[in-house]
Amino acid sequence: MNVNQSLALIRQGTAEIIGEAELAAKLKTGKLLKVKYGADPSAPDLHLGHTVVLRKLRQLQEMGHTVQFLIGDFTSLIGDPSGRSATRPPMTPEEIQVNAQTYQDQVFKILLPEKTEVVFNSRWCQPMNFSDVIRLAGRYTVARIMERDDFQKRYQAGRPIGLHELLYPLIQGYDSVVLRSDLELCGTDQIFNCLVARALQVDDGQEPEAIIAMPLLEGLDGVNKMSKSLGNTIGITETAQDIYGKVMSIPDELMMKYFELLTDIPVDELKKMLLDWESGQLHPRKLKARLAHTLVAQYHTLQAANQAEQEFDRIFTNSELPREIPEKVLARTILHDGKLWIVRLLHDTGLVSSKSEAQRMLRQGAVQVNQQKIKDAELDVPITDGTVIQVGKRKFVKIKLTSG
RNA sequence: GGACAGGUGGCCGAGCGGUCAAUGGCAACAGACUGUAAAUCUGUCGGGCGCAGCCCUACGAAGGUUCAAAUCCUUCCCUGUCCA
Repeated sequence: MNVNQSLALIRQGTAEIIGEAELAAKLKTGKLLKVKYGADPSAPDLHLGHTVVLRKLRQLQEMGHTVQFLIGDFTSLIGDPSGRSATRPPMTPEEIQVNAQTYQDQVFKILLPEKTEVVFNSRWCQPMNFSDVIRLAGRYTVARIMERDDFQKRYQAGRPIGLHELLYPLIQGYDSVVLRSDLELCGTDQIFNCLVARALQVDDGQEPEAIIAMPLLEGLDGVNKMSKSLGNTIGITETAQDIYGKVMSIPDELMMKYFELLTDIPVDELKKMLLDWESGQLHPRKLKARLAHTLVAQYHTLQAANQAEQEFDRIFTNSELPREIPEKVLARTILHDGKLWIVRLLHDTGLVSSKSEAQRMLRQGAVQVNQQKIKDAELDVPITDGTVIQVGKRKFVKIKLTSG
C-alpha cells in the first residue's frame, strides 16, 4: 500500500484531520507512528461510542503503527474538587487499578495487544510539584483556554467553571509532550485538548502531533452523543439480547451512520442499501435487523446473533414468551388457598418498585399472568409452580414455589 | 471587601402566603397503532395504605412569623454578575 492509499483509508469515516500534510510527510518517510489515545478510567465500560475511535486505532495498528493507550488515572485520582459533579468523585488507586484492568480487557476485543502500549499519566503527573505546574500553566493563555466551546458556553450562561478545569486540557496536552506522540485520535468533542497538545509540543521543540477526530456517535435517544452519564449507551459487554434490542430501538435515521462507523461492511454496499431503502425496495426494519445482527455477531458470536434475532422476533413480533424467563422464588406460605393478591404479587416479585406502581401498571393494562391480561387491582390470582408474570413488554418472571 | 441576582422533583424550568405533591418541557414507564425496544398518538410519572379516598416526606440548611409558608423574616451554606 502506498502513502496515498493509506491516507485514503485513514481518512475514511473521520470527521476532521488536523495536520494532514505533516502526517503525510511522516508516513512518506516510512516511519511507524506513535498514536496516542486517552481513556478515562472512571467509567470503564466500553460502549459503541468508544468503538468508533477504537476501530480507527485498530486500522492504524494493522498498518503497523503503535497505539499509546493512555489511561488518565491522574485526574481521577484528584477527582473534581468542586464537588459539584457527582460523577467525578476522587477514586482510590485500587479502584483505578480495577477499572484500568477492566478497560484493558475490553479494549483488546478491538485493539491488537502486541501493538498497544498501555501508559498511566500519573507516572509523570504525580511527581510534578507546584512550581512545575505553574511553569506549565505559563505556557498557555487564559484567552486561548477560554476558546473552548464548552467553557465559553458555560461562562456565558453564568455557570460555574472550576479553576482546575482550565488546567485539564493542559494536563492532557502535556501527556503528548511526554509521550512524543505523532498522532492523536479523539472524538470531535476533544479536538480542543489535542490542539493544546500541539501547541505544547511545539513549545517543547517537538513536531506537533497530527489529530484525527472521529464523529461522535449519537446514542439511543438519537440526539445526544452516546455517553454513560446520559444513559443512552449500548455497551459491548452487554448480553446479545440487549445489544440486539437496543440497536433495534435506535431511530431509523441513525441506521446508516451506525453501519458506517461501527461495521466493516464496504462503503459500496452501504450505498446500495441506502438506495434500496429510499426506493422502498428494502424495508427499514430488515435493514435495522441486519445492523443489530451484525453488531451482536461482532461482540459475541454469529450463533448468539442468530439466537438474539429469533428471540426478538418471538417476543416483539409474535408477542410470545421469551425462551428463558428468570425465576423468582416465593414461599408457599404467603399464599391463601393457592392465591395471592395481584398487587402484592407484582411487588414481591420485584417487577415493580412500589405497590403504587403496581396499581398504576394494572390500570394501564400492562400486567399479564400466564398470557392473560389483568386489570382488576382487587384480584387474587392462583399461583402454581411455573406461573409466568409479565409487566410491560420486557419484564417477565416465572414463579417457583418453595414449601418453606 | 461592596452592590446585585439566584438555589424548586432524575434534568431543565414556572410558581412568590392558602385552591401546591407543586404548570410546562426533556428523560423514564405503560397503552394503542405499526415495521422494531423506530416514528406518531394517548396516559402515568415522591412514598405508604386492599388506593375514586386517606396518611407521611419534600421546594439549599437551620430557626422564626402566621390559623396557614416553596412563597414573608433571621442566620448559615452554595452559585453567578458587576465593582474593588
